[in-house]
Amino acid sequence: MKFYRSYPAGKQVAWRGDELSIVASVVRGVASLSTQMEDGRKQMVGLLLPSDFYGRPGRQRALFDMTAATDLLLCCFHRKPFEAMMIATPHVGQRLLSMTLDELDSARDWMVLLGRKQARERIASLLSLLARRAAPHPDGLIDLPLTREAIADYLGLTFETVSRHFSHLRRDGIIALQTSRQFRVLDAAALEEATGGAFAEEMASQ
Amino acid sequence: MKFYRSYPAGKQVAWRGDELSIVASVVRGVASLSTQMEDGRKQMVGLLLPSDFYGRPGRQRALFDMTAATDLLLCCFHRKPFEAMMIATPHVGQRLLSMTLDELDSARDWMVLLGRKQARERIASLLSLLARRAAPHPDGLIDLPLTREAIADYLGLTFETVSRHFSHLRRDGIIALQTSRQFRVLDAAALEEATGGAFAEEMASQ
DNA sequence: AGAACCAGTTGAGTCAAATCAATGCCGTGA
DNA sequence: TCACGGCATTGATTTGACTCAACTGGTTCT
Repeated sequence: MKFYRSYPAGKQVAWRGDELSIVASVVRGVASLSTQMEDGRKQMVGLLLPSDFYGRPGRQRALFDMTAATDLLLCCFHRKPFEAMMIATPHVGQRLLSMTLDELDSARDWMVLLGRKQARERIASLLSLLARRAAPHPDGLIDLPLTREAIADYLGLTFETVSRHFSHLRRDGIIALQTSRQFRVLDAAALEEATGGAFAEEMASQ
Repeated sequence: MKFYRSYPAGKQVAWRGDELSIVASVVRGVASLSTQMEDGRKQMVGLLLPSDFYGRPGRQRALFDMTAATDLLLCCFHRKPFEAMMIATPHVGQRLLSMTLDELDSARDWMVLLGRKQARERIASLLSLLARRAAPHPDGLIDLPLTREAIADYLGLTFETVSRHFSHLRRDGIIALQTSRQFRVLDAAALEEATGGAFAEEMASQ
């Protein structure tokens, strides 16, 4: 019933319009959900980190593309038996509802970022999010699981703007870049300040 | 168990951080979910039209402000008995999961609008959405349940930009404005064209 | 070693939307 | 009736992000 699938970085996992025959949860690595407009403009609408769930019980088709941002390991279930299990075990359905509500709140937080925040605030928000969610190395080094272009697609910017603001935050002494894909937070308070305000989501736990 | 509450246009229904003692569905009118940053920047994250549901079974606190955009009638339930009913009647929980998944897809569609669409495309997308969802008068007149400022907060723009693009769309012969709060679609194909691309959500039904 | 390629950085110029400002148009209440 | 406040429109100017372009450093392939 349960099985594993792995994908190399960059590999597309599912296409918009695909039949959704499986549901899955991320074991290792990072995946993105995104969509592309006819003229090529691209927007990422979700980032799936380890423990995040992917799937739409009760839905026929995927509405977004799913891509492995890094090497990716998924724990998969066939949709039909999973749905059967949801009906047999109400607790599973409740857990899924709770996770979906969390995702909805995250999506709404992201709407604030996309609708109202400046480029610098968007970058700082993403770094702050990763600093909280990603497993940091013991030395405080944090992996950036996305290219500049993928970050731009997530933040609704261009990759040049992303690159520029990384440089600004570095010059301001707020972060240090080990390589272009690893950073360290030098001044957590200043980073928080630079986000332009916490996510509403963070209130949920309080 | 079930009871009704009404609010005049402009009245705030719930505050961010409030205890969520009820869940509700919209009977008549329009409500908005929004959030405000410390410095006053505001972003609407959801529009609740008749039949839409508001609430977070299993959650203590509201994460967003809810405001009556027009005169509003809600059908309310106390949260605790509602949650009990959800457990007793699995079908209710499944229905709620399905609605939440739909909301999540809408939120993601909106992320594309906020992250990648031009002002004109955003306006056209909203008008197209309202034309589809709002009950039109027999003569094709459609109510705009929001002020220019509320529209701006929904679309991540300023009210001046919203006003300008309304004028442009009118001059282009795509819409007609009866009053500033009622419009008619003169050229549906051109309006669709001006949206810059359909919502992914629309694929769900196909 | 060299060519080709990809991701990233940085600079110069442009443009769409924000900001600042003036004005018009009701509906309401003194 | 007139003053006031809220909503909306339109114009002038500024600005933050985009576009276009050059260049760097690292990796892979030949």
